[in-house]
Amino acid sequence: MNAGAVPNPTPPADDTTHDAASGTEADFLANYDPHKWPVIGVTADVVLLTVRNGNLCVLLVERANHPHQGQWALPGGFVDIAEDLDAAAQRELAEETGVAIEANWLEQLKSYGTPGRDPRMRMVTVSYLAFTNVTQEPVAADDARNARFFNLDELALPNLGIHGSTALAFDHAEIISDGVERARAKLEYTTLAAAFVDEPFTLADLRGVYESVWDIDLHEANFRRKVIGTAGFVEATGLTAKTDGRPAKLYRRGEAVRLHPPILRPTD
Amino acid sequence: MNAGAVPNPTPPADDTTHDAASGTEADFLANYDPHKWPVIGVTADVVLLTVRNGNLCVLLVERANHPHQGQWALPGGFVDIAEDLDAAAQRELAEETGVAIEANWLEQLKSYGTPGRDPRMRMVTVSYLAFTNVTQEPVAADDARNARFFNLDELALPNLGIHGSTALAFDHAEIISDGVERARAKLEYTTLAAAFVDEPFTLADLRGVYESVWDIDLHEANFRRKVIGTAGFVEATGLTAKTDGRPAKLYRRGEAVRLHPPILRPTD
DNA sequence: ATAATAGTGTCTCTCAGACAGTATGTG
DNA sequence: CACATACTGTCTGAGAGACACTATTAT
Repeated sequence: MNAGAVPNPTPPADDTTHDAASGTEADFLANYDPHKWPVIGVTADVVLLTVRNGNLCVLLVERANHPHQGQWALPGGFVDIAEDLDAAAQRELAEETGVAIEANWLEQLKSYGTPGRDPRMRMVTVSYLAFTNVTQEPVAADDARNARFFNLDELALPNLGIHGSTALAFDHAEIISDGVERARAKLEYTTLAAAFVDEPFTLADLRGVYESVWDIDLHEANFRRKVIGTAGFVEATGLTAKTDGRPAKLYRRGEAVRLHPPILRPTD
Repeated sequence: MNAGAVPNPTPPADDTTHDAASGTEADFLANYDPHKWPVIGVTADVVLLTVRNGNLCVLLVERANHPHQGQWALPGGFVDIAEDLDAAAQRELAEETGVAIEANWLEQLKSYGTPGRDPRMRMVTVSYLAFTNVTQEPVAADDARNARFFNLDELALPNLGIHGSTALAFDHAEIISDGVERARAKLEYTTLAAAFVDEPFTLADLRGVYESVWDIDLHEANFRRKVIGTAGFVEATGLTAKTDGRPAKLYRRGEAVRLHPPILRPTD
């Protein structure tokens, strides 16, 4: 295995080489050797969620290279030496899928670093979560031989009770599950749902986001009363949308970020 | 600087050395060289919160070594090569402060990796949050020359509007602030507050946790009604505590983890 | 008795859930 | 017209906030 080919000794337990306790800090830093520490790879992965045709979807890439060649995985890759974590996530997403997203639309999800989660070497990934209403089709490049959105029910996500046929590379099923749980929770107390729809949108569109992400039906009249009654959630545009029945008023996103009080998920 | 003393070249943009695209995965892994990637240090830091005498406190260590020698910092240190992130946090906490805590009492907070946040080298820290009712005094050892609990108002935490006199090493003020915000939010929808008090406890004790962490006064009678009415939050013991007035009933922690509905922080 | 803290009862207001009913489009 | 969807009005029950009142100890 790789650990045999490239020795990776455990370092001393504390940080006392190079006179870390005595002498000046400048001297200490001038002689500091980063290579005495274990070599741990740091990557950034992105869970990009969207709603398409009433289904919650996640953007995946088919791996062009070993390991897990040919399996579907989250877009992501190594963090550059002088690059911020958020920037790495944004860059890797763009490189592998062509999907451009503002760095501040990304929120950090969680880091995963269980030994053995990557067969190449000890690897820690900082995962990010993004929400979008992308309508563009992704374009695979780089380490990805293919890129597309998957409905969640196509995937094997045992933590969510979803048993689709597509298995995921590495521990990405766990990461996606955690991302979906985070998204479900955030709908309750933030205006996140509005990030999933194109402007302008109807209240039925917005309700569809909640129903897709939570996988339940909401009461239409109460949802309307709640959204309209929450200052800054949506703003009327004066436009109307053509539907099969009475035309619906169209809205744009408001300024509010948090919902007071929250829209709580119905309990069973 | 250290980057000059130890060259740390940017690796190729994609992972195609050693025939990552062709050949078998076993061949690829046998020849994989972890050292071709940027050397990024990975550490685990712990924000351990507790309530003492009605004050929210955090456990800090005084750094024995460079860099930031003599400044106060979060307990933490390098993750070992074959050690899980949670275990590293638990181990570093015990080594530097003598405070032993179950690994599953730790929850991951966030990772911080802005270039330059540590003067030694590019460093990513995975921070953890712990809540406890520790009464034992910490014992400094290892990289720490001192260890004690600080009331939050002793610290300089500009993100929280707290302007105490003790400045923190690295970006630890930001990490602590994020941890406190997380704790404040978790009191709303989990039974976390009960983790801060010794068993058995009175409802006044429990209310004191909320008031300390949120830094507000709660309405006593309504708090009582809410807690008693939430199945599984607390369980009666039948014991009573001596106070300056009528003796209070004593409770222990219940089985519930989440609060339905939440105890919302009063809005201003 | 008074002081002090624990605990109960109850009124009001807000709001979620439920559902009936009205409005406005299409075929 | 029927039909479909958008939207409004209103009843009800749960629960938060406020506050008065009772209970049990110490001194």
